[in-house]
Amino acid sequence: MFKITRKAEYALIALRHLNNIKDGELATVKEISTQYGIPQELLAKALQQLARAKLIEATKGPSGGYKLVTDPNEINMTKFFEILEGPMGIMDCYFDSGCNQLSGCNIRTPINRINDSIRTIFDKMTLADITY
Amino acid sequence: MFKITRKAEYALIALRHLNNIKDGELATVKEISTQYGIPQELLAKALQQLARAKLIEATKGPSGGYKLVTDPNEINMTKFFEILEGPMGIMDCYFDSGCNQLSGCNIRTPINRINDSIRTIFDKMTLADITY
DNA sequence: ATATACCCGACTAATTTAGTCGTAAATAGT
DNA sequence: ACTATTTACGACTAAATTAGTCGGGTATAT
Repeated sequence: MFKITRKAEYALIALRHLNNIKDGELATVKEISTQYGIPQELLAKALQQLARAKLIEATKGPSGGYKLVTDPNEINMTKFFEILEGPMGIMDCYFDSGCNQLSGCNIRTPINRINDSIRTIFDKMTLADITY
Repeated sequence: MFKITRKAEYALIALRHLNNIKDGELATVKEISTQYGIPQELLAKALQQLARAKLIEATKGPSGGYKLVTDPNEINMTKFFEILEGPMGIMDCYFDSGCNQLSGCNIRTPINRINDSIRTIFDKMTLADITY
């Protein structure tokens, strides 16, 4: 319950790695996947998503790789998770309008409070926190 | 991402319902499932789990049903979710010892901090809060 | 007795997540 | 130009989880 996906987990590991390498250096998917024992293709997909979202930047070709281009303090976990996994909410009704419950749901308001609490936590938590 | 299961959702709706009916009254699975449009068998299973955990109490036979027997202030969401879904943690390594990552995971400590934050939220949030 | 209601495990179906594959495009080195 | 390397990306399969169903049981009020 409340597990994050492996993709997100792998991405976090990679981000932390990118944050720790020397300035100007790049890290390749291959390196990272080998070092941490992560399936290469899966990690590749995660990093491509992060690149599309401009959190990291890719350089193609030999001696290419990824580097972090966003201040770790600016990358909060809500953003991070939503890049990889889409909207974050403990129930769909937090986002969707179409709810198929019959005579009205009696927990919508409290559910939203829970959601907000969780989002607040993740909003306040940045990659910098994850990196120490 | 971070969805709760339908079972948990249904159980919450039911608990709230039980908390709102008159003292001494019982509510049956059938009533609740009909009223809120919930699959009866699935709700039944959820309530059975809650009954086993002594949050609610069952009376069998005609005119039987369930009632709440625990102070809503005493039922926190961590307990509630763990009754229904087992251990709550965003990653297995929060509980499991056997981690198959190769050269050591670089995010274990921060992951645990995230976990603790989430647990803290749910620890502090009781059924009474959900019920208003 | 019978009908009602909880109890419970086993089962299937649907959905989501994890992981793979094939192909393309960019680029550094030769 | 050619080759090896690396990212980009969509389609695909496999595994795992969640949702929901079913069949048989036990208790009990009437």
